[in-house]
Amino acid sequence: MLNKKTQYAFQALIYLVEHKDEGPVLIAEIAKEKKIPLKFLENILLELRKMDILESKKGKGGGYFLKKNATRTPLATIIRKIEGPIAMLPCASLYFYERCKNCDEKHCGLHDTMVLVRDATLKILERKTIGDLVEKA
Amino acid sequence: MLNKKTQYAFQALIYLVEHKDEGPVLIAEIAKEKKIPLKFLENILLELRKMDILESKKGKGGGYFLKKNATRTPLATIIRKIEGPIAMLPCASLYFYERCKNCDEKHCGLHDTMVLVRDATLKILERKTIGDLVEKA
DNA sequence: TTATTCCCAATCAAATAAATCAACAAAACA
DNA sequence: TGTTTTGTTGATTTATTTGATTGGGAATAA
Repeated sequence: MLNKKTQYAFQALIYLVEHKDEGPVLIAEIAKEKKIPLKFLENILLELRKMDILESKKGKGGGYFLKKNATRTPLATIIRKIEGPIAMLPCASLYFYERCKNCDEKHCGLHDTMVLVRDATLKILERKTIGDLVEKA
Repeated sequence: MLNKKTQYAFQALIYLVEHKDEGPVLIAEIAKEKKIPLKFLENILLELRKMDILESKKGKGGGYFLKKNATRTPLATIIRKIEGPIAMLPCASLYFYERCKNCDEKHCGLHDTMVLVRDATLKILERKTIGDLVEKA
């Protein structure tokens, strides 16, 4: 399961996509609407800004807003940055790979299966973007 | 990612499948071969016995062994019992479903995507069995 | 210069995961 | 019988991760 931080990140991103033509949005507004603890959300938005998904503006009239083209960011990218590996096992991860202690990957059925799962998952998460999350509305 | 407990459970099951025609296997033997903390492994094997995957025999010549037909158990079943939900969000889980606080599933693109991921994952994990994990060897 | 807003490091608390301990119960076998 | 082997059980401990808070600081606009 995705942890709360990642879930909050998606909720915040959805909110920002929905309001992307209305200028900067206050952290407090997102926190209130999406029922996310304010200070926790600050950290999350900051991380998203550092990964070039969001931009921010300080002072009156400030807030957070999506960077240009940010709506095209795949969900997989968000998950990897906020949560970590997408695969179910370290030995099946592309971006966080770690070798198994006790099994030879070449002959490990579990490894092969988990690679299948990873690929099936990525096929979806690499294609769907944060923009897609609201397009149906 | 799957937690250690689940990973150990799979390692132990693989070992038991590989030795399934040799009578009961000692916990200590599995622990040593697979480098799993002995007492931790005890708990895991016990859980697997309670979910009718394994049988045990006490006393000399005792140990753990697979129940009849246990090799046909899907990986998904093991994960759900040892680890919990397979889906990435509670609102996308079949066996551990929970409603979202702040989004209407009917109009939530994230929900829809996570259901797709879940289905793609289950398509593999419901079909692959613990027997399949060693058949290639 | 003051109110507003984001920035950020440090840290706390709770939950969960991982591992260990100690005492017990059942079976095998001499 | 009784001693050894092995699994059973629950409590406890320890470590790690997660979730959230604290308390300021810095930039911006009016």
